[in-house]
Amino acid sequence: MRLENLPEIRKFKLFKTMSEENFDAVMQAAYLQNFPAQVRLVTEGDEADFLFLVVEGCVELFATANGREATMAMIKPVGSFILAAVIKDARYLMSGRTTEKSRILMIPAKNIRDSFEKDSAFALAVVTELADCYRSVIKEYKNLKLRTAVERLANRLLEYHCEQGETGVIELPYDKKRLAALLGMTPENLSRAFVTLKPYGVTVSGSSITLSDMKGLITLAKPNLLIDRHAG
Amino acid sequence: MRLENLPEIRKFKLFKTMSEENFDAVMQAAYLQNFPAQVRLVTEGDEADFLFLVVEGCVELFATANGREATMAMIKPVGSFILAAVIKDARYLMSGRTTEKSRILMIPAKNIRDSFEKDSAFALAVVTELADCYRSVIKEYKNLKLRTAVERLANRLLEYHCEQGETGVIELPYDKKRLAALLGMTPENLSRAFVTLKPYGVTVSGSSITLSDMKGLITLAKPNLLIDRHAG
DNA sequence: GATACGACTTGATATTTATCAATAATGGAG
DNA sequence: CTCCATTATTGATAAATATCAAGTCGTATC
Repeated sequence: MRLENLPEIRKFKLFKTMSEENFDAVMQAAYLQNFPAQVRLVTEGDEADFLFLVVEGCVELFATANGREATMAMIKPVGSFILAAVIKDARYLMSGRTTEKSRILMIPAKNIRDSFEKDSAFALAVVTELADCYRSVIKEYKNLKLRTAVERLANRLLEYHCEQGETGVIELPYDKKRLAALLGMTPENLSRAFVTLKPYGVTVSGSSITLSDMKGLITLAKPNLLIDRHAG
Repeated sequence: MRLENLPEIRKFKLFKTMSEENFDAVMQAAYLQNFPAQVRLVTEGDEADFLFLVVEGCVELFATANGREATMAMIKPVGSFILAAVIKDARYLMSGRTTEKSRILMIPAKNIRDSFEKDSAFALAVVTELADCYRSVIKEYKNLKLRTAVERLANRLLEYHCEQGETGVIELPYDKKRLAALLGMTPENLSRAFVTLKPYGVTVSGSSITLSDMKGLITLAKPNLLIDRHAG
Protein backbone atom coordinates (compact mmCIF):
# COMPACT_ATOMS: atom_id res chain seq x y z
CA MET A 1 0.00 0.00 0.00
CA ARG A 2 1.05 3.58 -0.64
CA LEU A 3 2.94 5.15 2.21
CA GLU A 4 0.98 8.39 2.21
CA ASN A 5 -2.17 6.59 3.32
CA LEU A 6 -0.66 4.87 6.32
CA PRO A 7 -1.18 7.58 8.97
CA GLU A 8 -4.87 7.74 8.09
CA ILE A 9 -5.26 3.99 8.50
CA ARG A 10 -3.22 3.87 11.66
CA LYS A 11 -5.93 5.89 13.39
CA PHE A 12 -8.55 3.18 12.98
CA LYS A 13 -9.71 1.58 16.18
CA LEU A 14 -8.51 -1.78 14.95
CA PHE A 15 -4.92 -0.64 14.38
CA LYS A 16 -4.39 2.12 16.89
CA THR A 17 -2.92 -0.07 19.60
CA MET A 18 -0.96 -2.40 17.33
CA SER A 19 2.82 -2.47 17.51
CA GLU A 20 4.64 -0.47 14.83
CA GLU A 21 6.29 -3.60 13.55
CA ASN A 22 3.12 -5.60 13.11
CA PHE A 23 1.28 -2.67 11.62
CA ASP A 24 3.95 -2.30 8.96
CA ALA A 25 3.89 -5.99 8.22
CA VAL A 26 0.12 -6.07 7.83
CA MET A 27 0.02 -2.94 5.71
CA GLN A 28 2.78 -4.20 3.47
CA ALA A 29 0.38 -6.84 2.29
CA ALA A 30 -2.75 -4.69 2.20
CA TYR A 31 -4.45 -2.93 -0.68
CA LEU A 32 -6.29 0.35 -0.55
CA GLN A 33 -8.53 0.55 -3.56
CA ASN A 34 -11.19 2.80 -5.03
CA PHE A 35 -14.32 1.16 -6.36
CA PRO A 36 -17.29 2.60 -8.21
CA ALA A 37 -20.83 1.94 -7.02
CA GLN A 38 -22.39 -1.48 -7.47
CA VAL A 39 -19.20 -3.51 -7.35
CA ARG A 40 -19.45 -6.93 -5.76
CA LEU A 41 -16.55 -7.22 -3.33
CA VAL A 42 -17.32 -10.55 -1.74
CA THR A 43 -19.71 -13.39 -2.50
CA GLU A 44 -21.25 -15.61 0.12
CA GLY A 45 -19.78 -19.08 0.08
CA ASP A 46 -16.34 -17.93 -1.02
CA GLU A 47 -13.34 -18.52 1.19
CA ALA A 48 -12.34 -15.63 3.41
CA ASP A 49 -9.22 -14.34 1.68
CA PHE A 50 -9.42 -10.77 2.89
CA LEU A 51 -10.64 -8.64 5.71
CA PHE A 52 -12.33 -5.50 4.39
CA LEU A 53 -12.50 -2.03 5.87
CA VAL A 54 -14.69 0.68 4.46
CA VAL A 55 -12.52 3.81 4.46
CA GLU A 56 -14.92 5.92 2.41
CA GLY A 57 -18.31 5.28 0.86
CA CYS A 58 -20.67 2.49 1.78
CA VAL A 59 -20.97 -1.27 1.44
CA GLU A 60 -24.18 -3.25 1.55
CA LEU A 61 -23.98 -6.71 3.09
CA PHE A 62 -26.66 -9.04 1.83
CA ALA A 63 -27.54 -12.69 1.64
CA THR A 64 -29.60 -14.80 -0.71
CA ALA A 65 -31.54 -18.06 -0.60
CA ASN A 66 -34.32 -19.55 -2.72
CA GLY A 67 -34.11 -16.60 -5.08
CA ARG A 68 -34.88 -14.20 -2.23
CA GLU A 69 -32.45 -11.55 -1.10
CA ALA A 70 -32.09 -9.87 2.28
CA THR A 71 -29.99 -6.87 3.19
CA MET A 72 -28.15 -7.63 6.39
CA ALA A 73 -26.29 -4.41 7.11
CA MET A 74 -24.86 -1.25 5.62
CA ILE A 75 -21.21 -0.63 6.47
CA LYS A 76 -20.01 2.96 6.59
CA PRO A 77 -16.56 4.38 7.43
CA VAL A 78 -14.75 3.21 9.40
CA GLY A 79 -16.33 -0.21 9.61
CA SER A 80 -14.99 -3.65 8.89
CA PHE A 81 -16.81 -6.59 7.47
CA ILE A 82 -16.52 -10.37 7.52
CA LEU A 83 -14.08 -10.35 10.39
CA ALA A 84 -15.56 -13.55 11.81
CA ALA A 85 -15.01 -15.51 8.60
CA VAL A 86 -11.41 -14.27 8.49
CA ILE A 87 -10.76 -15.30 12.08
CA LYS A 88 -12.33 -18.72 11.57
CA ASP A 89 -10.75 -19.18 8.14
CA ALA A 90 -14.23 -20.07 6.97
CA ARG A 91 -16.53 -19.18 4.11
CA TYR A 92 -18.31 -15.86 3.94
CA LEU A 93 -21.92 -16.00 5.09
CA MET A 94 -22.77 -12.74 3.33
CA SER A 95 -22.08 -10.97 0.07
CA GLY A 96 -20.99 -7.37 -0.11
CA ARG A 97 -21.27 -4.68 -2.75
CA THR A 98 -20.57 -0.98 -2.85
CA THR A 99 -23.66 1.21 -2.96
CA GLU A 100 -21.63 4.27 -3.90
CA LYS A 101 -18.11 5.19 -4.94
CA SER A 102 -16.02 3.73 -2.13
CA ARG A 103 -12.53 3.38 -0.83
CA ILE A 104 -11.83 -0.05 0.55
CA LEU A 105 -8.90 -1.40 2.49
CA MET A 106 -8.29 -5.08 1.83
CA ILE A 107 -6.04 -7.05 4.18
CA PRO A 108 -5.12 -10.66 3.45
CA ALA A 109 -6.77 -12.90 6.01
CA LYS A 110 -3.55 -14.69 6.82
CA ASN A 111 -1.86 -11.48 7.94
CA ILE A 112 -4.73 -10.75 10.28
CA ARG A 113 -4.57 -14.20 11.84
CA ASP A 114 -0.76 -14.06 12.16
CA SER A 115 -0.78 -10.65 13.81
CA PHE A 116 -3.53 -11.75 16.14
CA GLU A 117 -1.24 -14.40 17.59
CA LYS A 118 1.84 -12.21 17.71
CA ASP A 119 0.38 -8.97 19.03
CA SER A 120 -1.84 -9.12 22.08
CA ALA A 121 -2.87 -5.46 21.75
CA PHE A 122 -4.12 -6.23 18.27
CA ALA A 123 -5.83 -9.36 19.56
CA LEU A 124 -7.73 -7.25 22.04
CA ALA A 125 -8.70 -4.79 19.30
CA VAL A 126 -9.93 -7.64 17.10
CA VAL A 127 -11.98 -9.25 19.82
CA THR A 128 -13.48 -5.88 20.72
CA GLU A 129 -14.43 -5.22 17.12
CA LEU A 130 -15.91 -8.70 16.82
CA ALA A 131 -17.88 -8.24 20.03
CA ASP A 132 -19.22 -4.96 18.64
CA CYS A 133 -20.28 -6.69 15.43
CA TYR A 134 -21.92 -9.47 17.41
CA ARG A 135 -23.88 -7.08 19.57
CA SER A 136 -25.00 -5.15 16.50
CA VAL A 137 -26.44 -8.26 14.90
CA ILE A 138 -28.17 -9.26 18.11
CA LYS A 139 -29.79 -5.83 18.17
CA GLU A 140 -30.90 -6.15 14.55
CA TYR A 141 -32.28 -9.58 15.28
CA LYS A 142 -34.24 -8.27 18.25
CA ASN A 143 -35.43 -5.35 16.14
CA LEU A 144 -36.80 -7.76 13.55
CA LYS A 145 -38.35 -10.22 15.98
CA LEU A 146 -39.88 -7.77 18.42
CA ARG A 147 -41.16 -4.94 16.23
CA THR A 148 -43.56 -4.36 13.40
CA ALA A 149 -42.47 -2.76 10.14
CA VAL A 150 -43.82 0.65 11.15
CA GLU A 151 -42.01 0.53 14.47
CA ARG A 152 -38.77 -0.42 12.77
CA LEU A 153 -39.09 2.52 10.40
CA ALA A 154 -39.93 4.94 13.21
CA ASN A 155 -36.88 3.89 15.17
CA ARG A 156 -34.64 4.07 12.15
CA LEU A 157 -35.79 7.62 11.51
CA LEU A 158 -35.03 8.51 15.12
CA GLU A 159 -31.59 6.97 14.71
CA TYR A 160 -30.83 9.04 11.62
CA HIS A 161 -32.20 12.11 13.35
CA CYS A 162 -29.81 11.54 16.24
CA GLU A 163 -26.86 10.87 13.92
CA GLN A 164 -27.54 13.95 11.85
CA GLY A 165 -27.68 16.44 14.68
CA GLU A 166 -31.33 16.57 15.73
CA THR A 167 -32.32 19.41 13.41
CA GLY A 168 -35.83 18.15 12.76
CA VAL A 169 -34.92 17.30 9.19
CA ILE A 170 -33.16 14.17 8.10
CA GLU A 171 -31.69 13.02 4.84
CA LEU A 172 -32.07 9.33 4.05
CA PRO A 173 -28.61 7.83 3.68
CA TYR A 174 -29.63 5.45 0.89
CA ASP A 175 -32.44 5.12 -1.59
CA LYS A 176 -35.76 3.83 -0.33
CA LYS A 177 -35.43 0.48 -2.03
CA ARG A 178 -32.34 -0.24 0.02
CA LEU A 179 -33.81 1.22 3.19
CA ALA A 180 -36.79 -1.08 2.77
CA ALA A 181 -34.53 -4.11 2.32
CA LEU A 182 -32.50 -3.12 5.38
CA LEU A 183 -35.67 -2.82 7.44
CA GLY A 184 -36.92 -6.18 6.21
CA MET A 185 -39.87 -5.05 4.12
CA THR A 186 -40.81 -4.43 0.51
CA PRO A 187 -40.52 -0.95 -1.05
CA GLU A 188 -44.32 -0.81 -1.30
CA ASN A 189 -44.58 -1.45 2.39
CA LEU A 190 -42.05 1.22 3.19
CA SER A 191 -44.17 3.77 1.28
CA ARG A 192 -47.19 2.73 3.29
CA ALA A 193 -45.26 2.82 6.53
CA PHE A 194 -44.35 6.43 5.78
CA VAL A 195 -48.04 7.19 5.22
CA THR A 196 -48.84 5.54 8.56
CA LEU A 197 -46.29 7.81 10.24
CA LYS A 198 -47.82 11.00 8.80
CA PRO A 199 -50.08 11.53 11.86
CA TYR A 200 -46.90 11.35 13.94
CA GLY A 201 -45.37 14.36 12.23
CA VAL A 202 -43.36 12.55 9.59
CA THR A 203 -43.38 14.37 6.24
CA VAL A 204 -41.64 12.87 3.25
CA SER A 205 -40.22 14.88 0.40
CA GLY A 206 -38.00 12.71 -1.74
CA SER A 207 -35.06 11.63 0.35
CA SER A 208 -35.63 14.41 2.84
CA ILE A 209 -37.80 13.70 5.89
CA THR A 210 -39.19 16.24 8.31
CA LEU A 211 -40.02 15.27 11.89
CA SER A 212 -42.42 17.73 13.48
CA ASP A 213 -43.78 15.69 16.40
CA MET A 214 -40.86 14.08 18.14
CA LYS A 215 -42.88 13.25 21.22
CA GLY A 216 -45.55 11.45 19.26
CA LEU A 217 -43.03 9.61 17.14
CA ILE A 218 -41.07 8.49 20.17
CA THR A 219 -44.26 7.28 21.85
CA LEU A 220 -44.96 5.14 18.82
CA ALA A 221 -41.39 3.94 18.30
CA LYS A 222 -40.63 3.15 21.94
CA PRO A 223 -36.86 3.27 21.48
CA ASN A 224 -34.97 0.83 23.63
CA LEU A 225 -31.48 1.13 25.05
CA LEU A 226 -30.86 -2.53 24.35
CA ILE A 227 -31.78 -2.28 20.67
CA ASP A 228 -31.24 1.26 19.47
CA ARG A 229 -28.23 3.51 19.26
CA HIS A 230 -30.47 6.57 19.58
CA ALA A 231 -32.28 5.54 22.76
CA GLY A 232 -31.87 7.26 26.08
CA MET B 1 -14.85 -24.36 42.64
CA ARG B 2 -14.56 -27.96 43.80
CA LEU B 3 -11.42 -29.72 42.64
CA GLU B 4 -13.14 -32.86 41.46
CA ASN B 5 -14.89 -30.98 38.66
CA LEU B 6 -11.82 -29.38 37.19
CA PRO B 7 -10.75 -32.10 34.73
CA GLU B 8 -14.22 -32.11 33.22
CA ILE B 9 -14.14 -28.33 32.68
CA ARG B 10 -10.60 -28.36 31.37
CA LYS B 11 -11.79 -30.29 28.33
CA PHE B 12 -14.02 -27.47 27.10
CA LYS B 13 -12.94 -25.87 23.85
CA LEU B 14 -12.57 -22.55 25.61
CA PHE B 15 -10.11 -23.82 28.21
CA LYS B 16 -8.29 -26.64 26.50
CA THR B 17 -5.40 -24.55 25.27
CA MET B 18 -5.11 -22.27 28.29
CA SER B 19 -1.98 -22.36 30.43
CA GLU B 20 -2.25 -24.38 33.63
CA GLU B 21 -1.57 -21.31 35.69
CA ASN B 22 -4.29 -19.17 34.14
CA PHE B 23 -6.77 -22.00 34.18
CA ASP B 24 -6.27 -22.45 37.90
CA ALA B 25 -6.60 -18.73 38.51
CA VAL B 26 -9.84 -18.51 36.54
CA MET B 27 -11.31 -21.61 38.16
CA GLN B 28 -10.43 -20.41 41.61
CA ALA B 29 -12.94 -17.66 41.16
CA ALA B 30 -15.57 -19.68 39.31
CA TYR B 31 -18.77 -21.30 40.57
CA LEU B 32 -20.27 -24.50 39.32
CA GLN B 33 -23.87 -24.62 40.36
CA ASN B 34 -26.99 -26.67 39.89
CA PHE B 35 -30.22 -24.92 39.06
CA PRO B 36 -33.75 -26.21 38.72
CA ALA B 37 -35.82 -25.42 35.63
CA GLN B 38 -37.18 -21.92 35.04
CA VAL B 39 -34.52 -20.04 36.93
CA ARG B 40 -33.58 -16.65 35.55
CA LEU B 41 -29.78 -16.51 35.39
CA VAL B 42 -29.30 -13.16 33.69
CA THR B 43 -31.55 -10.22 32.88
CA GLU B 44 -31.08 -7.98 29.90
CA GLY B 45 -29.80 -4.56 30.85
CA ASP B 46 -27.79 -5.83 33.78
CA GLU B 47 -24.06 -5.41 33.86
CA ALA B 48 -22.02 -8.37 32.67
CA ASP B 49 -20.65 -9.77 35.92
CA PHE B 50 -20.23 -13.35 34.79
CA LEU B 51 -19.56 -15.45 31.78
CA PHE B 52 -21.83 -18.51 31.78
CA LEU B 53 -21.22 -21.99 30.47
CA VAL B 54 -23.91 -24.61 30.23
CA VAL B 55 -22.31 -27.81 31.51
CA GLU B 56 -25.54 -29.79 31.69
CA GLY B 57 -29.15 -28.97 30.88
CA CYS B 58 -30.35 -26.12 28.72
CA VAL B 59 -30.63 -22.34 28.86
CA GLU B 60 -33.03 -20.25 26.83
CA LEU B 61 -31.80 -16.82 25.78
CA PHE B 62 -34.61 -14.36 25.17
CA ALA B 63 -35.29 -10.68 24.84
CA THR B 64 -38.27 -8.47 25.49
CA ALA B 65 -39.61 -5.15 24.26
CA ASN B 66 -43.05 -3.52 24.30
CA GLY B 67 -44.41 -6.44 26.25
CA ARG B 68 -43.42 -8.86 23.51
CA GLU B 69 -40.89 -11.61 24.05
CA ALA B 70 -38.62 -13.34 21.57
CA THR B 71 -36.52 -16.44 22.07
CA MET B 72 -33.09 -15.77 20.66
CA ALA B 73 -31.30 -19.09 21.15
CA MET B 74 -31.19 -22.28 23.18
CA ILE B 75 -27.81 -23.05 24.70
CA LYS B 76 -26.93 -26.69 25.31
CA PRO B 77 -23.76 -28.26 26.71
CA VAL B 78 -21.08 -27.20 26.25
CA GLY B 79 -22.06 -23.74 25.15
CA SER B 80 -21.29 -20.33 26.56
CA PHE B 81 -23.49 -17.30 26.64
CA ILE B 82 -23.08 -13.54 26.76
CA LEU B 83 -19.39 -13.71 25.99
CA ALA B 84 -19.59 -10.46 24.01
CA ALA B 85 -21.01 -8.47 26.92
CA VAL B 86 -18.26 -9.86 29.17
CA ILE B 87 -15.54 -8.91 26.72
CA LYS B 88 -16.95 -5.43 26.20
CA ASP B 89 -17.74 -4.96 29.90
CA ALA B 90 -21.18 -3.92 28.75
CA ARG B 91 -24.78 -4.66 29.62
CA TYR B 92 -26.44 -7.92 28.64
CA LEU B 93 -28.61 -7.65 25.55
CA MET B 94 -30.47 -10.84 26.39
CA SER B 95 -31.95 -12.57 29.37
CA GLY B 96 -31.33 -16.21 30.13
CA ARG B 97 -33.28 -18.85 32.04
CA THR B 98 -32.92 -22.56 32.49
CA THR B 99 -35.53 -24.64 30.70
CA GLU B 100 -34.64 -27.76 32.65
CA LYS B 101 -32.52 -28.80 35.60
CA SER B 102 -29.09 -27.48 34.66
CA ARG B 103 -25.51 -27.30 35.75
CA ILE B 104 -23.99 -23.92 35.10
CA LEU B 105 -20.42 -22.71 35.36
CA MET B 106 -20.19 -19.03 36.25
CA ILE B 107 -16.91 -17.21 35.76
CA PRO B 108 -16.45 -13.63 36.95
CA ALA B 109 -16.12 -11.36 33.93
CA LYS B 110 -12.99 -9.72 35.23
CA ASN B 111 -11.12 -13.02 35.33
CA ILE B 112 -12.01 -13.66 31.73
CA ARG B 113 -10.80 -10.25 30.64
CA ASP B 114 -7.59 -10.55 32.65
CA SER B 115 -6.76 -13.98 31.30
CA PHE B 116 -7.49 -12.81 27.81
CA GLU B 117 -4.67 -10.29 28.06
CA LYS B 118 -2.23 -12.61 29.80
CA ASP B 119 -2.75 -15.80 27.84
CA SER B 120 -2.64 -15.61 24.07
CA ALA B 121 -3.82 -19.20 23.66
CA PHE B 122 -6.90 -18.34 25.68
CA ALA B 123 -7.33 -15.15 23.66
CA LEU B 124 -7.45 -17.23 20.51
CA ALA B 125 -9.97 -19.60 22.07
CA VAL B 126 -12.16 -16.68 23.11
CA VAL B 127 -12.09 -15.02 19.72
CA THR B 128 -12.87 -18.33 18.05
CA GLU B 129 -15.82 -18.90 20.35
CA LEU B 130 -17.04 -15.36 19.73
CA ALA B 131 -16.68 -15.77 15.97
CA ASP B 132 -18.72 -18.99 16.23
CA CYS B 133 -21.44 -17.16 18.15
CA TYR B 134 -21.43 -14.35 15.63
CA ARG B 135 -21.78 -16.70 12.70
CA SER B 136 -24.61 -18.55 14.44
CA VAL B 137 -26.59 -15.35 14.89
CA ILE B 138 -25.99 -14.33 11.29
CA LYS B 139 -27.37 -17.69 10.23
CA GLU B 140 -30.43 -17.27 12.45
CA TYR B 141 -30.96 -13.80 11.07
CA LYS B 142 -30.76 -15.08 7.51
CA ASN B 143 -33.10 -17.93 8.42
CA LEU B 144 -35.67 -15.44 9.70
CA LYS B 145 -35.35 -12.94 6.86
CA LEU B 146 -35.20 -15.36 3.96
CA ARG B 147 -37.64 -18.11 4.90
CA THR B 148 -41.28 -18.57 5.71
CA ALA B 149 -42.44 -20.16 8.94
CA VAL B 150 -43.02 -23.54 7.30
CA GLU B 151 -39.58 -23.52 5.73
CA ARG B 152 -37.98 -22.67 9.05
CA LEU B 153 -39.78 -25.57 10.71
CA ALA B 154 -38.85 -27.99 7.93
CA ASN B 155 -35.20 -27.09 8.22
CA ARG B 156 -35.25 -27.30 11.99
CA LEU B 157 -36.68 -30.80 11.76
CA LEU B 158 -33.93 -31.76 9.31
CA GLU B 159 -31.38 -30.36 11.73
CA TYR B 160 -32.69 -32.41 14.64
CA HIS B 161 -32.88 -35.44 12.40
CA CYS B 162 -29.22 -35.00 11.53
CA GLU B 163 -28.21 -34.41 15.16
CA GLN B 164 -30.12 -37.43 16.38
CA GLY B 165 -28.61 -39.94 14.00
CA GLU B 166 -30.91 -39.96 10.95
CA THR B 167 -33.19 -42.72 12.17
CA GLY B 168 -36.35 -41.34 10.60
CA VAL B 169 -37.75 -40.48 14.03
CA ILE B 170 -36.88 -37.39 16.01
CA GLU B 171 -37.61 -36.25 19.50
CA LEU B 172 -38.25 -32.54 19.93
CA PRO B 173 -35.64 -31.17 22.32
CA TYR B 174 -38.05 -28.71 23.99
CA ASP B 175 -41.77 -28.24 24.27
CA LYS B 176 -43.63 -26.84 21.28
CA LYS B 177 -44.24 -23.49 22.87
CA ARG B 178 -40.52 -22.90 23.08
CA LEU B 179 -39.86 -24.36 19.66
CA ALA B 180 -42.39 -21.94 18.22
CA ALA B 181 -40.74 -18.99 19.95
CA LEU B 182 -37.34 -20.10 18.75
CA LEU B 183 -38.61 -20.32 15.18
CA GLY B 184 -40.21 -16.91 15.44
CA MET B 185 -43.86 -17.90 15.35
CA THR B 186 -46.83 -18.44 17.66
CA PRO B 187 -47.66 -21.89 19.05
CA GLU B 188 -50.87 -21.90 16.98
CA ASN B 189 -48.84 -21.29 13.88
CA LEU B 190 -46.44 -24.08 14.72
CA SER B 191 -49.36 -26.50 14.97
CA ARG B 192 -50.53 -25.38 11.55
CA ALA B 193 -47.05 -25.58 10.11
CA PHE B 194 -46.91 -29.22 11.22
CA VAL B 195 -50.22 -29.83 9.45
CA THR B 196 -48.80 -28.20 6.32
CA LEU B 197 -45.85 -30.59 6.47
CA LYS B 198 -48.05 -33.69 6.66
CA PRO B 199 -48.02 -34.20 2.85
CA TYR B 200 -44.24 -34.15 3.10
CA GLY B 201 -44.15 -37.19 5.35
CA VAL B 202 -44.08 -35.41 8.70
CA THR B 203 -46.16 -37.18 11.34
CA VAL B 204 -46.52 -35.71 14.80
CA SER B 205 -47.12 -37.71 17.92
CA GLY B 206 -46.57 -35.60 20.99
CA SER B 207 -42.92 -34.66 21.07
CA SER B 208 -42.00 -37.46 18.71
CA ILE B 209 -41.88 -36.70 14.97
CA THR B 210 -41.63 -39.23 12.18
CA LEU B 211 -40.10 -38.27 8.83
CA SER B 212 -41.16 -40.66 6.08
CA ASP B 213 -40.43 -38.64 2.95
CA MET B 214 -36.98 -37.15 3.35
CA LYS B 215 -36.71 -36.29 -0.34
CA GLY B 216 -39.94 -34.35 -0.35
CA LEU B 217 -39.15 -32.59 2.88
CA ILE B 218 -35.71 -31.59 1.64
CA THR B 219 -37.20 -30.28 -1.60
CA LEU B 220 -39.50 -28.08 0.42
CA ALA B 221 -36.93 -27.00 3.00
CA LYS B 222 -34.10 -26.30 0.55
CA PRO B 223 -31.39 -26.54 3.20
CA ASN B 224 -28.49 -24.21 2.65
CA LEU B 225 -24.86 -24.68 3.60
CA LEU B 226 -24.63 -21.03 4.60
CA ILE B 227 -27.60 -21.17 6.97
CA ASP B 228 -28.02 -24.72 8.20
CA ARG B 229 -25.84 -27.07 10.17
CA HIS B 230 -27.53 -30.05 8.53
CA ALA B 231 -27.01 -29.00 4.90
CA GLY B 232 -24.73 -30.78 2.46
C1' DG C 1 -38.19 21.16 -24.13
C1' DA C 2 -39.44 16.34 -25.29
C1' DT C 3 -38.44 11.70 -24.19
C1' DA C 4 -37.31 7.73 -21.74
C1' DC C 5 -35.90 5.51 -17.79
C1' DG C 6 -35.87 4.34 -13.14
C1' DA C 7 -37.59 5.05 -8.63
C1' DC C 8 -41.45 5.78 -5.98
C1' DT C 9 -46.37 5.63 -4.88
C1' DT C 10 -51.02 3.95 -4.79
C1' DG C 11 -54.76 0.65 -5.28
C1' DA C 12 -56.58 -3.97 -5.42
C1' DT C 13 -55.86 -8.38 -3.95
C1' DA C 14 -53.55 -12.54 -2.04
C1' DT C 15 -50.77 -14.62 1.34
C1' DT C 16 -48.85 -15.07 5.65
C1' DT C 17 -49.05 -14.68 10.34
C1' DA C 18 -51.29 -13.36 14.71
C1' DT C 19 -55.14 -13.16 17.82
C1' DC C 20 -59.09 -14.76 20.20
C1' DA C 21 -61.94 -18.44 21.72
C1' DA C 22 -63.07 -23.01 22.58
C1' DT C 23 -61.84 -27.59 23.23
C1' DA C 24 -58.72 -31.55 23.72
C1' DA C 25 -54.65 -33.70 25.38
C1' DT C 26 -50.83 -34.15 28.58
C1' DG C 27 -48.30 -34.52 32.64
C1' DG C 28 -47.43 -33.66 37.61
C1' DA C 29 -48.90 -33.31 42.53
C1' DG C 30 -51.26 -35.21 45.87
C1' DC D 1 -55.67 -42.87 40.12
C1' DT D 2 -57.77 -38.44 39.93
C1' DC D 3 -57.65 -33.65 39.70
C1' DC D 4 -55.65 -29.60 38.15
C1' DA D 5 -52.94 -26.69 35.49
C1' DT D 6 -50.47 -26.27 31.65
C1' DT D 7 -49.77 -27.19 26.87
C1' DA D 8 -51.47 -28.20 22.37
C1' DT D 9 -54.80 -28.19 18.68
C1' DT D 10 -58.50 -26.37 15.88
C1' DG D 11 -61.67 -22.96 14.01
C1' DA D 12 -62.94 -18.25 13.05
C1' DT D 13 -61.35 -13.88 12.36
C1' DA D 14 -58.21 -9.93 12.12
C1' DA D 15 -53.95 -7.79 11.25
C1' DA D 16 -49.62 -7.45 8.91
C1' DT D 17 -47.16 -7.98 4.96
C1' DA D 18 -46.39 -9.29 0.07
C1' DT D 19 -47.59 -9.29 -4.69
C1' DC D 20 -49.27 -7.59 -8.95
C1' DA D 21 -50.61 -3.84 -11.74
C1' DA D 22 -51.12 0.82 -12.90
C1' DG D 23 -49.88 5.11 -12.45
C1' DT D 24 -46.87 9.34 -11.07
C1' DC D 25 -42.91 11.79 -10.35
C1' DG D 26 -38.44 13.40 -11.08
C1' DT D 27 -34.46 13.64 -13.64
C1' DA D 28 -30.93 12.67 -16.84
C1' DT D 29 -30.19 12.61 -21.76
C1' DC D 30 -30.48 14.04 -26.12
